[in-house]
Amino acid sequence: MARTAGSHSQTTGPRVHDAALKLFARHGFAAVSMRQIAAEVGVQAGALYNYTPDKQTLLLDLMRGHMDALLAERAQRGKHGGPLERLEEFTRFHIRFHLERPDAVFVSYMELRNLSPENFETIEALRRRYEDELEGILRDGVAAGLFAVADSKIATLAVIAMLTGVTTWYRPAGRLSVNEVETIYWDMVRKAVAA
Amino acid sequence: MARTAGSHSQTTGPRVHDAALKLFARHGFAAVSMRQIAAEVGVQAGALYNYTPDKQTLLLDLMRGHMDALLAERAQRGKHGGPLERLEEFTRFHIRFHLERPDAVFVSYMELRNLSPENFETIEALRRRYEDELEGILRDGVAAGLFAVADSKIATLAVIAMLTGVTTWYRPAGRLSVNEVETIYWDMVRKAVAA
DNA sequence: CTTTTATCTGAACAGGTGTTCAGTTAACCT
DNA sequence: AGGTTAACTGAACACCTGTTCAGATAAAAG
Repeated sequence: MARTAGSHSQTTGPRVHDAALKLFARHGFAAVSMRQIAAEVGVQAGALYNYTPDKQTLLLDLMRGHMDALLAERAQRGKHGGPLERLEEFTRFHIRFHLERPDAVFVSYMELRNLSPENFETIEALRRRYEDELEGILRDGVAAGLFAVADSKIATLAVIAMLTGVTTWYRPAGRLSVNEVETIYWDMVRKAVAA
Repeated sequence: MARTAGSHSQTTGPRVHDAALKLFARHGFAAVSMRQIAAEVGVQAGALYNYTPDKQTLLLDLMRGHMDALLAERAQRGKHGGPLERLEEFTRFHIRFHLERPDAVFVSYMELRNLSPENFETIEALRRRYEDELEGILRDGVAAGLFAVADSKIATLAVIAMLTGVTTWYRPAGRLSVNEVETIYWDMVRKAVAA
């Protein structure tokens, strides 16, 4: 056998990414073999190398895709309004965005150590750009006398850690809607940085 | 060759745990081989099986050791005082304890998925006991009219996520002492749950 | 309908995996 | 000093690892 019926790069490519994301999130990058990914796609292991030069790059592509999507969606929002409005917008956006892609979040936060130093820097730079957006909001709020934080960088990291934490416990079938979760967290964020 | 000069169970046992903890934290459970652990200890792979029945149990023991230490140290503290004092005590304890053992924290939070379902339940039960301590404090504070949180369980998870986040950025050689970090976070926690 | 091209198979490569165990040696006990 | 035991080696087991590639086949192009 060789080329299979209905095979097509435009469908197999995304399927490889989807399968890898799902399996990396469940079992971890190192614990997943190329043969497992291939089986999930319904293909032999060798075929994967039409879509990625190696396993490392597959991981990098998944992470970069996640960070690019994060920054792209963020760029279309929350540019107007005062610090308080922008902080609420950031809070709700962060929660919603992360709850919509739990697998990508899991992989992006857990598999950083499996990136080569060079690839790690690439991803870290994107993450810093995102953090800088929140820090800018906090700084503006402090300057306007609305917020009081001892250290804007630490406050940024603290808020992001708190918000990202929702992904560890939230289940769609649970008792709270995403909107309710957003509201509860926004209440805590607002108070935590309030003057 | 066989038994090596100076070999002793009481020294090798802890060394196996230390080496495994260090390597699991750096590279991840699945990415570390028994031979790498053995090499770190200065021993052949087979010798490790005098100290653990298998790799899985080695991971479980590391995690359980971490959680036991957490609960044991916690049990000797913060039983007296009002909700505000107990919350401050919890906040400072959590940060200090976690910053003192970054490897154990890393492993305990990242490798949960590598535990068998049964072992996972064991660790989760210990984690819930710890979370319940914080939730108790928050509930007491709400009852006393000192705190205002929409949902005590979510507030608990949010606070713990925020506090544990310090381990991702704190470096001993950095510009802040542990005590300064504690104070900055305590300020945010206090305000976040304040009435 | 024929030719070209994209896609995938199946086997192979060199090396690594967790785990077991007979045999060897150092440390301890009397 | 001699016997016993705890600690470790080194080899072996069956199997899995990422990656490569010649060959086969379906889809696309002419």
